[in-house]
Amino acid sequence: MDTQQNSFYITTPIYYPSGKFHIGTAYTTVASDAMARYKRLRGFDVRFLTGMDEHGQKIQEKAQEAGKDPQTYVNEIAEAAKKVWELMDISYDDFIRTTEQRHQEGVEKIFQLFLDNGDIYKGEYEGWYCTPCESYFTEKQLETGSCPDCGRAVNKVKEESYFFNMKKYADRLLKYYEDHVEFIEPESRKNEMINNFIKPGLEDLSVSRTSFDWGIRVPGDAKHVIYVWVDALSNYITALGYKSNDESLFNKYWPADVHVVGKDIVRFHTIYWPIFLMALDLPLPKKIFAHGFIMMKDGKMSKSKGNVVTPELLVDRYGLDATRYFLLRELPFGADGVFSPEAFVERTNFDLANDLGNLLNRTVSMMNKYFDGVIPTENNEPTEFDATLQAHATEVKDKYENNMEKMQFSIVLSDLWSLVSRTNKYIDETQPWVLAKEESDKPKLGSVMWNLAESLRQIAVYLQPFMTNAPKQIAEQLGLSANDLTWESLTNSSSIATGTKVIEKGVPIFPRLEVEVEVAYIQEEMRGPVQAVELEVIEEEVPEVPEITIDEFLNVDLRVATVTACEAIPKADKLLKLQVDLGYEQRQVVSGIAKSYKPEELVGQKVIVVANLKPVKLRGELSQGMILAGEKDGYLTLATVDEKLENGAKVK
RNA sequence: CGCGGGGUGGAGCAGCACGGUAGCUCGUUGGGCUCAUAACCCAAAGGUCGCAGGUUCAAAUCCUGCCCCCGCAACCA
Repeated sequence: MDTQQNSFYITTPIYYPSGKFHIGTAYTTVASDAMARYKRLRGFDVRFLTGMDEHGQKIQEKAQEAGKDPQTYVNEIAEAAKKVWELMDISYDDFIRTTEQRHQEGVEKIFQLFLDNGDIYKGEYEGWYCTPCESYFTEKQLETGSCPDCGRAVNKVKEESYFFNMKKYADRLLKYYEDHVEFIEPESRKNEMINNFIKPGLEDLSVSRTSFDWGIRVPGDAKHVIYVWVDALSNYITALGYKSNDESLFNKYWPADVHVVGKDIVRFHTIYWPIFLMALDLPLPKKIFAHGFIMMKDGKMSKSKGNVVTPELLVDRYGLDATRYFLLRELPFGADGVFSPEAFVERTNFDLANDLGNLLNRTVSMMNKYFDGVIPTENNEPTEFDATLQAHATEVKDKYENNMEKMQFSIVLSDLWSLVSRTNKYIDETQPWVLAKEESDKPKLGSVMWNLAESLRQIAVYLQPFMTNAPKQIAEQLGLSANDLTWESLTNSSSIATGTKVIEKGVPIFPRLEVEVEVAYIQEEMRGPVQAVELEVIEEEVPEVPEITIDEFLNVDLRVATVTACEAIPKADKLLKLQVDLGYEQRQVVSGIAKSYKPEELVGQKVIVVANLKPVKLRGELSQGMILAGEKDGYLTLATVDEKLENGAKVK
């Protein structure tokens, strides 16, 4: 288990094919990719893992809906995912799928080990079941011994399940947190975990299910399927061949240097996963890095809001580099960030086209104009500005390395761009076009040109983790090769070979965008049907509402009623409690329309009530019916009726 | 009192763990330059740092209370 000194193992979460393949998923993966590329550049032996979590009830159901067997279904999705990663130039070394044999075998062995060590016991999931509500409740949730939802009697039910004894490891886990301050980042996440989950006492985790069978079976008990977390989290070690015939990868790369995760799954990676590893007597990963989410201006991304951005949308039109740059530059890694079409287009224009692209373009042009395209050698007469520029470059290198270790990509890029700006400024300071007029200034001009070329070359080196095309293009236009972009070359002054000749006519590597046109374009695409051609398997959501007979419809007793009183329910921001007059009786109805209506707006309204709906308790309030309303863009509008209809009138 | 994040010039953010010049990008205004993708460079205007108290010689930064926004959870019968 001795980790080779210069190895670096980084993972993304394995993605669940549930249809949420938007830019957020790409974000996690691109960020991990940047880190992996950086470490490779620094000479590390990098292992970069991503993959798919392909088991579970939802998949089984989705496959069924699609009329496919689950394996075929996930195969298609896995292929689609790989295509997207190809599109985004993700340099993963391995792609693990939980339906692969290597994973299944590993998980079985892991589960068996848990059993052997007594960490997993077969128990009974004991709870209370409310048949009408079809819900389970724990002892604690039962306030008065009856269903917290509808207030009716509940039945005690027992269901067989395997449990993992979490409590046993809680203290050790806390101790580990204390001894490894950098285990969870950002740190606020750690406190969240401790306060919310560990301090109140860890519950034993149910790790098997009998209600579906698309999963890995519990060894020796085929009735049970291993439930999500043991299955999914184990991918990080099964992919390395843990407990297989060949553990060489495992020995080389474990423990992981960092698991990159979204903030939604921090809990599983910082509590359950470490505990599983402790139970296996394995070292823990060095870091769990939780990044934030990409939000839209109007909140979370969702189809109904028409603000879904897919990676394809941006890559197809603006190129991969611009897309990757935006994601890593605009959003502080670790906190939530906002995506807006304006920000995307402007960043691309200002940073990429104006600052960087133009810098290359003007440099190449001058090189051709003044030196027939041949980059002068370093040994020339320095100008008074050279030292400042070079000092700045050195400074950037230190900052870059520091912030890269902390995975603060947005800071790294902003520092790097200070070098781009500094270089543009250098041109103004030295005024090459003035130097070009005097033959005696030729040595100075030579120095300026060399510095420009060198500065751009360094920028290309620094860009490599973030962009996959631009560094090559810069090198190419300068007449350099990929070999000239090593990290070591940053401190090697003879980095540009004598006689290197730049391209004759430089082509802008980042075209300038028409702001209004492109903003409109992106907005339009966001609104449109989710593209994700490759992933349409996932996106396919046919609203299949089966036909019903007239008799079935007539089972619903719809009645006209007047709202006589209405008030908000405390601590429930979607619910309103209203009293309605059905003519033949008064009723209380709780309705989830608080986001669309104020209580006072409703009083006096004639509405349609489903009168024979089973009464239910919502947030402690009895609801004896349901108000009809239509939805658009998340806002509800009541179905109202004409004054002529009296309360209690039947609607059909 | 469910959990968490945040309120800083017109916009978006940094600064706050180690109090003392409020920094960056964009926008605005003026200027410079012409090598370049109407790009680049310089300068100026513009901030009671959410509100109210407190600690201190000194607070955006520390303490207390309050207001507002945003996620999660709860919740749409």
